[in-house]
Amino acid sequence: MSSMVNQIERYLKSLLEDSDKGVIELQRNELAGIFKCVPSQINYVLSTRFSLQQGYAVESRRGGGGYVRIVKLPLPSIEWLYNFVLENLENEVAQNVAEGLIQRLHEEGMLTSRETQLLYKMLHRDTLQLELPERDRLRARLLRAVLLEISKVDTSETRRQ
Amino acid sequence: MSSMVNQIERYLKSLLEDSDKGVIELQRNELAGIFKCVPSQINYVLSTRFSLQQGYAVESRRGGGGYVRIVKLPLPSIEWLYNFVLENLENEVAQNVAEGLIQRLHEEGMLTSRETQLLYKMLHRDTLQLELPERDRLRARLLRAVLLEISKVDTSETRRQ
DNA sequence: CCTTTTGACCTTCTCTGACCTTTGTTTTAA
DNA sequence: TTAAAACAAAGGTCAGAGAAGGTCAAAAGG
Repeated sequence: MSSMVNQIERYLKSLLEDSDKGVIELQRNELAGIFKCVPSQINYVLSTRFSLQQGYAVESRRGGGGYVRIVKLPLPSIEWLYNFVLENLENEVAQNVAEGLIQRLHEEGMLTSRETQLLYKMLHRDTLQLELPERDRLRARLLRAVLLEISKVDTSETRRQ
Repeated sequence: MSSMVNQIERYLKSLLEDSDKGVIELQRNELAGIFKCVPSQINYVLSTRFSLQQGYAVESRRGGGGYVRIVKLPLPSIEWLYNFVLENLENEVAQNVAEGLIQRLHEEGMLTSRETQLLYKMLHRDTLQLELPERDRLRARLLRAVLLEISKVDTSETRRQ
């Protein structure tokens, strides 16, 4: 008998297959009800089977009308993201490193000029204004958020500019 | 299943769309009757979905012949917004306030969809990860950087999307 | 041992009801 | 007659209940 985590994984992946946008939305409690398990089991499935490295982004919202959304990232961008970023990008990113990366992304057509300027300003030490170990850690977190987001969206529009 | 607050929000925004002046007037009790909820639920909708940052002004009058009026405000100048963030918000900007502003800027064509998503993620508490007075101050600084930057660049490209 | 499963406790967002304030209308007492 | 009082008809506030989802450590499997 396949374990529950595998059953739920298969179920969610089949839902993702059927959805043409590669995005599904579900209720954590409802899903737990279907599989007769405790709700936090769903979180276990999500974190072990739908992680970033495995090519998924998970977003959620609490409260009444809450949901869990699973986004299957396009394959090229996840490869790129993984090889290029998650491995190389450390816990701390100095300003010049961030600027280099952003410039590179711009040259690759992953960022518009305006996005590039915006990020330069936002990641500048004068904006962050934290003391030094913490500042570079924050910059790393911000950069990760950026990379994850731009890997989700089709970049063909961006390149056209 | 969309929550009631979302249903009422959609309803009111569609009324605002249909009105050519961007102003609607309603009876709180009547509206509560339509949606079969308690009247104070309407206040919840108004305060979470029609705030000043989101570009709405709400006026009301009590007593017989009372009413609630919702006015969709024109976008103030970026300079004004900048000062709004700088002064009115005491240098601290909560996440929901930031999201309201960004949504507003997007609706007005000042930000692309991708920039909007990017900023949501960057300004999210899970990304900033600081303790609370400092987190909201950082968010204010980031937001000011954004406002300064988008006020510099011609937005005609943006609007075309 | 490593993976899975569970349950207790937490955070966020929404919804409700009791109680309050303001405004307009009607009744009452001097 | 008329000013005060009472009533009625709005809308406002706020604390607490309810409805999601999240975290973490301990127990259970394999």
